[in-house]
Amino acid sequence: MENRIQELRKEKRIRQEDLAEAVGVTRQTIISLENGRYNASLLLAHRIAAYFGMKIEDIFLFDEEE
Amino acid sequence: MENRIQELRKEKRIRQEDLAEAVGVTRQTIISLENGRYNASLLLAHRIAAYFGMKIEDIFLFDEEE
DNA sequence: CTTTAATGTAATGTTTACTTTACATTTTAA
DNA sequence: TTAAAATGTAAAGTAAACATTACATTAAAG
Repeated sequence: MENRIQELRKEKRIRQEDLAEAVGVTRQTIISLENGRYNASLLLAHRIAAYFGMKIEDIFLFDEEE
Repeated sequence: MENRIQELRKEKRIRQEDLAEAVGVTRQTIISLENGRYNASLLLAHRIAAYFGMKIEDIFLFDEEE
């Protein structure tokens, strides 16, 4: 599953560290999500979506099979 | 985090077993989600939402703090 | 009432999200 | 161009999602 975290974060011009703190995870977690190492949990996805004022589905992009 | 899985499933009049198969998990996972033992992963939340033709946020309900 | 279908519980194991620490690389700014 | 800021990588550990099996309870139907 792809996500638009890095794209949205850069639009907002904030650092990984600040996003991490805002949503209550470590910087490592943000890096891993941005680089596709693993998927966010539902709670984290919700927090990230809320942070950007968007819906989960508009940030986390599912392929047809998923 | 609360969810409306059981409510929606009963509206549709389908069994846990059939929902489980439809979204690719075991019946145990559906039971655990319905009974609040743990939260769905983002992928599973997406599949369940797609199954019911709804948005993730309309099925999985987050409190203010979450 | 008795059988069967549906739901629930419990225990153990695997996988994966997330943490922590430490260091390396890239980007930005003085 | 060099220092500092930002991003990335790696490894090892913890916690939680999900699987598997087996059995218990409840609900529905004959």
